[in-house]
This record gives sequence, structure tokens and C-alpha cells, in this order.
Amino acid sequence: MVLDNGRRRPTIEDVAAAAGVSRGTVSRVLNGGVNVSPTALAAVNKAIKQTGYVVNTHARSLVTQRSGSVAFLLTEPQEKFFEDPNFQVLLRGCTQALAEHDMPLLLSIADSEQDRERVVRFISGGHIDGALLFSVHAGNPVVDRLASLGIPAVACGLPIGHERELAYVAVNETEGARMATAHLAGLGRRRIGTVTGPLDTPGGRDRLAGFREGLEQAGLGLDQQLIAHGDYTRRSGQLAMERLLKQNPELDAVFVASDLMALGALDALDRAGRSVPGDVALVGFDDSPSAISARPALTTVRQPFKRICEEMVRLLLALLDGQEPAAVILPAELVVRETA
Amino acid sequence: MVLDNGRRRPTIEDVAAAAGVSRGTVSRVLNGGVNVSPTALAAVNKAIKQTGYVVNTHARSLVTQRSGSVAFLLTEPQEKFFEDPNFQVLLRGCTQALAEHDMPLLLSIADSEQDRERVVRFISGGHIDGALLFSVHAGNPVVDRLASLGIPAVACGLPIGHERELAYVAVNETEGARMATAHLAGLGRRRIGTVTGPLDTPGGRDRLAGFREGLEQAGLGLDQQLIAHGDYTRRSGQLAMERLLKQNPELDAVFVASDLMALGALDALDRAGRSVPGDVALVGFDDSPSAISARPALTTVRQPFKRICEEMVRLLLALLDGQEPAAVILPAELVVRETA
DNA sequence: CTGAAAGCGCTTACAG
DNA sequence: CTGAAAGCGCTTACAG
Repeated sequence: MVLDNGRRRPTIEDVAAAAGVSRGTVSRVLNGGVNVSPTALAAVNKAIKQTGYVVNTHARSLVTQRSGSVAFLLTEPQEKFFEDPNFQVLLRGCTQALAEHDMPLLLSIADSEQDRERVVRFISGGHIDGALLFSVHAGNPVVDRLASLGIPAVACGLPIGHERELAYVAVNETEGARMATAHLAGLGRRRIGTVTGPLDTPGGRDRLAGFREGLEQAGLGLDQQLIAHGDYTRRSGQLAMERLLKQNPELDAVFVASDLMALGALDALDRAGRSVPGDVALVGFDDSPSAISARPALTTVRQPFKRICEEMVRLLLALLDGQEPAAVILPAELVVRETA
Repeated sequence: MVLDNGRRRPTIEDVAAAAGVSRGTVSRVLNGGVNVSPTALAAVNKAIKQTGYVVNTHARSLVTQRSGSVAFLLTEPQEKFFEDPNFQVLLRGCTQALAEHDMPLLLSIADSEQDRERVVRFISGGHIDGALLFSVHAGNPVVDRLASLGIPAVACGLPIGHERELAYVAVNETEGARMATAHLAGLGRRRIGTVTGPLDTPGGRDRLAGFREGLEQAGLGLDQQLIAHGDYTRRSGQLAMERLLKQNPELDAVFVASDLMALGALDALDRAGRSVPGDVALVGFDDSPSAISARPALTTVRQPFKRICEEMVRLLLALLDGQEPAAVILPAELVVRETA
């Protein structure tokens, strides 16, 4: 507003002049108003309004050594993350949670070798104060670099290999998967398979662990033939499901470690002429937007994405405040719809 | 890298000392190396590597009065944009196009009244140099403000009401819609309806115009009963389609102004027991990711999103360079799949 | 509670 | 081609 065409942006000096105080006093008002008399406070606030003053963040950052913004960092080597609707939910949630603290979100994608270099340079260049990490695979070079540089960072999901150094927020993966499997067993299914995510991700590793637990609790034996691996893409879900069906023609249920892969599994079941949930019952994981729009609608394990984002931002701000990295584990919840 | 734990970040002063030159010379090397002797250039580059120097962007921005980053601004009042898969494609495309210029992308969402205030404040606060505008409805207050503030901005799609002041990149909406309609007519369909977008958006207004043209060229008369309006959500597409079917039981084709609405229309047709394309042929618009994954796969009008993003970034950089706002119109292309 | 002043790390005329 | 110096707009001890 104001910024009358052609005129330069008002500075703290202009506000000081208008309020009849020094720059220092204006600055104190801007930074919380401590040690400022009510009179001065009122005069400065009036002058700010009058001049249309907006703080110059670069000048501020230069002295405070803080940028006041954080990165939303995708470390996924492929385009997978963009294909996944969870991404939108996460991105939106973080943008909102950050906006409440008046902090902008910078979107960074490090999915190619050269992007990686750029991103690390960018982050170590002081552009941002900290990073929100997504889709973290064990051994990801960017994550390793950030961790060793000591850049404040919070991962979405347990960061395998950096459980100690990095803060993170995760749903209880194991318990969620166990519940899903127990639900299938409770439906009377006896030949239950699973499509896992990559085993170098917490979602791949721990949901498989939960699946095993569920099977065991139901008194069902474990059979390697009932496990197929995907990489979180829809296509991989389809291929894994096809493998499963081929290896176990009598399969009557499947737990798929992500909704997107579940969509692919649905494709495969459809082509194989198996009805869902009639012939094969299916439970996904995420409760992503696609779970509802799928036909039939997916029974799935809900990840509380909004809450996850809020907690991630809270943890990151705490880190910036000098606190130690913490972990937050949120409960999973089974959402029963049409597929099981 | 470097940034040895505990040690402060190297500054231009450290590089100068290591290279045995003045700060000014280091700065010149950093900014293109003009007026620098080969000897000095080599010494400085070596010193940069040696010290692990990375420019402090805040200090630079303070003097250049440029932030070096741009905003990806969603002005949509609802959550619609996030529901739409086009969004991901656009976001990714712009991030990449910007990364090539080493510019970070700031994601800003102005979908509530107070968000709007924040965003305008943020932008006029010098955080960013310019904005990429998405989902612009006529009369959107944020867009009006940016335009009147003279903030460099490029809209995705024609910004109704600001055609002169704002640069923009758009697909040829009218021609795309005309082609879609002509395709349906060419299939021998005679009772062709349309589901439009909101008429205060270029996609709503101009695709309807193209539909009319197509009908006229095919010698088919215009009937108000054949026009239903949606708001780009899937749900609205479904409702509009239901209305259309009720008003025109003999409908044999429909042009839907977005793929997402087309998905909703498919839902409606399915429930009404009409086969696609058997009973009703359908053409969408966008060629968004959902077009391919839909069953049956959507015949649609392709928007070259990658190209759109590249052109938007190019135009924005030109604006920042002092050039006048320009418009780029890209050709539309019909992609024939299964629905028509 | 307040002002004067140093300093954050750069860039950019200005001399030479 | 190069260095010395001013200045970008803030914040923050330091005196008072």
C-alpha cells in the first residue's frame, strides 16, 4: 500500500522523523515494544500507519543473521512425489502453519544430481533458517549433508540413519499397518498379501513390520510369496499386485502401503477380473484425497496430515530457538470405506 | 559445505584476504567478472573454493534492492486449486524454470480475507521481486492490488480486467474449445452440451465462446439448455452433468471445460447408466494427469503446461529487466483417447 | 525509557 | 584494471 508511484519505500528513518523519535525507538516498537513508553509507542504506530512503512527484511536479516523463511524440501530422486496427492496436502498444511508465524515457505526440489548441489548451496547460503524434509530415503545425500552441516531440519517420517540428529514427525506406521491387517483378518480373510513401499523408507520398512505383527496376532503364518514391493507410484502398485496374484491365485486380501499404490492395485485386480471387496479385500495407507475418489472408495489408514504439518513447523521453530531435536509420533486411525 | 562447526561463515573479506585483493575485486568477480584481470580472477576463484565462500543474499539484496526470488501466488478463494492436479504440474514447472536462473520460488496462498492482507504486505515488503499469478478471477482484490502497486507479475491465463497492465501466458482457449466441439460434431454427434467454468475466468468465458464457434461451424444451433456451469471442481462437474442430462435426455456429447470437472461428469454419466463414449462422447480440457488415469481415459484439449511455466518465468524476468508486459498465446492441441 | 553509534556483508560509483 | 569509501536499512549493546 502507499508506496506512491515513483516514490521510494519509506524506511525506519522516515517513521522516526514522523514520530519525532530516534531510529532505535522505532526499531524497538517493531520488535515487540519492550522498553518503550506508551507515548512513544503510540506515536510510532501512528507514524507507521501514516507512512505505510513495511520493514525491509533484507536489512533485518543482515543484522539478525536469520532469514525468517524455511524450505519445503523434496529430496525424492524421482518425480514420484509430485504424482502423489499426499504432497498437495502436506504442502498446503505447511504453508498454512508457517503463515501463522508470518513465515514464507520456499519450495525446493532436489531430484537430480545438479539440483542437489544447488539446493545445498542455497541452504548453506543463508537463504533459509531451516528445512522441512519430505520423502526421505535412507542414505539420501542431501539429507546427509544437511545433517552434517547442522542445518535445523524436521523430517516428515522417521529419517532412517538420522534418528538422533534430526527432528521428525511421523504417524505410528507399525501400529497403523497392524490395524489394517487385523481388520482384514477380522473380515475372515485368510490369505492376506501386502504391497510394501521401498524398504529404505520408514513407510516401507515399518508398515511391513506392522503387517507381520497383524498376521501373527491373527494366527496366520508368514509367507514370503505374500510380500511384493513397490516404490509408491501407482504403476508399481499395479505391477506388485499382478505379481501377488500370480504367486497366490487364492489371495483374498491385500494391505497396500500407500493409497496411490492401492489405486494401481485396484487396476490390476480389475484387469484380473477380481471383484473388490468380494474376491479380494483391500486396505490402503494415507487417507489421501485419492482414497475417497477411488472406486470403490478405499478403506485405509489415516495419516493426520494437517496435524503432522503443524507439529513439523512447531518442531522447526523450536530448533531455531535452540532446542534439541525431538520426535513426535501421532496415532494412526483406520478409516473403513468400501474396499474392506 | 565447509562452514566448519562453530566457525562463522566466510565473508567477502575473508576471500579478499586469501586472494590478496580488495573486497571490490572479489565482488566484481562474483558479479560476472567484468573489469577483472585474469590473474585476479584466478586468485579470487581459488580463494572462493578454498574458503567455501557463499554470498550472503541479504547483504546483496540490501544494496541491489532486489530479492532474487519470486512468488507463486494462488489467488483462488477456495481450496479448489489444490484439488486440481494441474496445480502440481504448474508448481513443478515453475520451480524448475526458476531453478535454472537460480531463483527460489516462494509459495503464497491468498485464499482467505486475512491471508490476502498478509500476502499483499509480504509482497510489498520486498520479500520478492515479482509474482506468478494463478487461478485469477476477474475482480480478485489481490490481483487488483498488485496491479495498482505496479508489482511485476505474470498471470497464468488471461487476467480479465488487467489485460493491458499484466503480462500473461495462456493457451488459445477459444481455439482449443472449438477443436473439441468440432471433434464431437465430426463423430456425428448432434446434441452436444457443455459444462463451462466460472464465467469470470478466461477458461470459463473463452472456452464457452469456442464451443459456440464449433457448434456454429458444424451447423448446429445453439440452445441455452445445452449449457451448464461449473466451478472447476469435480463435484461441480458432476452436478452440471446431471442438470444437462435432465434438461436434454437425448444428449449425445459434451465438452467439459476442465479435466477435473470431466471426471465429475463421468461420475454423473455412470450413475445415469450412460456409456461413454457409446451413449455420450466427452471431451475435457487441460490434459492434466487425471485425464490419463481416468476410466475411460479422457479425450481432451492439451495445455502445454511445461511451456507455459517457462514462458511465464521468461516474461517475469523480462519485466524485472524493465521491459513492458507482454502476452504469450500458445496453441492448443486435441488429444484423442477413449471418451470421444 | 531513549538516542547516538557501531556494524551486519555486500555493491558500486569514483579516482587513479 | 583496482582499491578506498560510501551507503543499502536495519538491530543492538552502550551510555545516560
